[in-house]
Amino acid sequence: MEGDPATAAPRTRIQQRNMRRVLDAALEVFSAQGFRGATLDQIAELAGLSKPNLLYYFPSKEAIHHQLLADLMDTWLDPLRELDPAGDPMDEILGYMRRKLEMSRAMPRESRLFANEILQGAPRIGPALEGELKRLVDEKAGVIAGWMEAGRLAPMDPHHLIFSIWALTQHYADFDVQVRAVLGPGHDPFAEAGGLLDTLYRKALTT
Amino acid sequence: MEGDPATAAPRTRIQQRNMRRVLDAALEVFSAQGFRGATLDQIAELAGLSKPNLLYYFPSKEAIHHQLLADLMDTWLDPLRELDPAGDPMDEILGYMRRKLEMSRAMPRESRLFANEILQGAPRIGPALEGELKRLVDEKAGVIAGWMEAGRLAPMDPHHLIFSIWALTQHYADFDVQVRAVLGPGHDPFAEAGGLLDTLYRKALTT
DNA sequence: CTATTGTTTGACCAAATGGTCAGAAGCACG
DNA sequence: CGTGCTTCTGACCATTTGGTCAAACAATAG
Repeated sequence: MEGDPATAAPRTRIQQRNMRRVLDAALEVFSAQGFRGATLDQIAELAGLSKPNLLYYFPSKEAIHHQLLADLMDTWLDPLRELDPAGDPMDEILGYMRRKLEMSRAMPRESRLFANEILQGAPRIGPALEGELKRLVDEKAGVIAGWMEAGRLAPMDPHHLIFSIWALTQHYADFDVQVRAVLGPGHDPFAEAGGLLDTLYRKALTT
Repeated sequence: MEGDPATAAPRTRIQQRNMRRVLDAALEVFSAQGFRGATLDQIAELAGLSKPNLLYYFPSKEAIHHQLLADLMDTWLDPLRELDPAGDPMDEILGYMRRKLEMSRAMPRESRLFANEILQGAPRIGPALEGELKRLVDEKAGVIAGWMEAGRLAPMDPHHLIFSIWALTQHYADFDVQVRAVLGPGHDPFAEAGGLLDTLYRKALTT
């Protein structure tokens, strides 16, 4: 039976365990060093495998990175998908913002992986941005625009409203070191940010 | 006469011109590829010099990068320095936000260079963050806090207010590709952002 | 037990890359 | 001109790094 893990979905328990380890190690390294900064040796060591063994599970460095980004795109957009056209506008926007902030808090490595990719011009997920991402954002921006036209939210450009939520929430994951350096010890940046963003958007969106 | 450009300030016209070229090329490459992603060959070619010639002007890749960051830190904080304790609170905050956004628009490469550095844990400018940067932010946060206590601005955490301005303005430089991909053609992201941020902060800061 | 399939490794390779160096070419000035 | 300094280059080097491969080592089904 042919069971090349490099080209097929995991079959055995060992495959599943090791591919997981590799992906987790790779996330750690890629998010901290960027694609070119990361080395297979680093990833292999962190995963507890030899380099050739690692390459038994994934055909190339590129493939690992690609897999990570593909997996990420799914969950990354979940908070926005949950925005409910039938809900209360203010609750929906604030809820989205909170979910996004919580995601930054819980998944900073993923946020940085994404940030690295975009910073470098999105060479690997450019198409997904103009496709999947744009479609979803356009759709939800439409919903928000509807709320604004109905006078249920203060009017503003819905696309940029969404961008502002991305910027604010991801900042606390991507620029974590800077935030902590400036605040000094004894702070909980995410908690404090939550409070500020809440009042910020509440006031801004009130008609 | 000893004139090693690698260890001294530029003396001749040629040195000045070539060091400039190198730094400009390096900014281009470092900001687009990150430190490890950039190669001396790329920088040299873009600068119109041979690699050994480039290394005649700078002792190492690290040195070029360091020089860029050092130069940047200066100008990067200018907009905040200009925040005037004697001015009108709302005008000052909005003015700061606009200067910062304009800087993102005019200097996206610098913004990305900085973002890359922070993303990777600020291995090279960490100290400056806890020193120079923290001092300036603490000072200006104090000014803002004073305005709020005097009832001239709606109360909120001044540090996080500043963070929010960083996040929002830099986002348009650092995530430029994503913003443009989602908006599609026929947009001027920075102009549109300017409008939104203006109303956002105006409402949020009004008592 | 054994044959087959799945897993792991040591040794190895080619390309890329940061950096060196001896000397050639350019340039200014007495 | 020729002397001394600056600028530049081709050739070279050591290391790092992504990736290969044949063969050894499990594991497991029959």
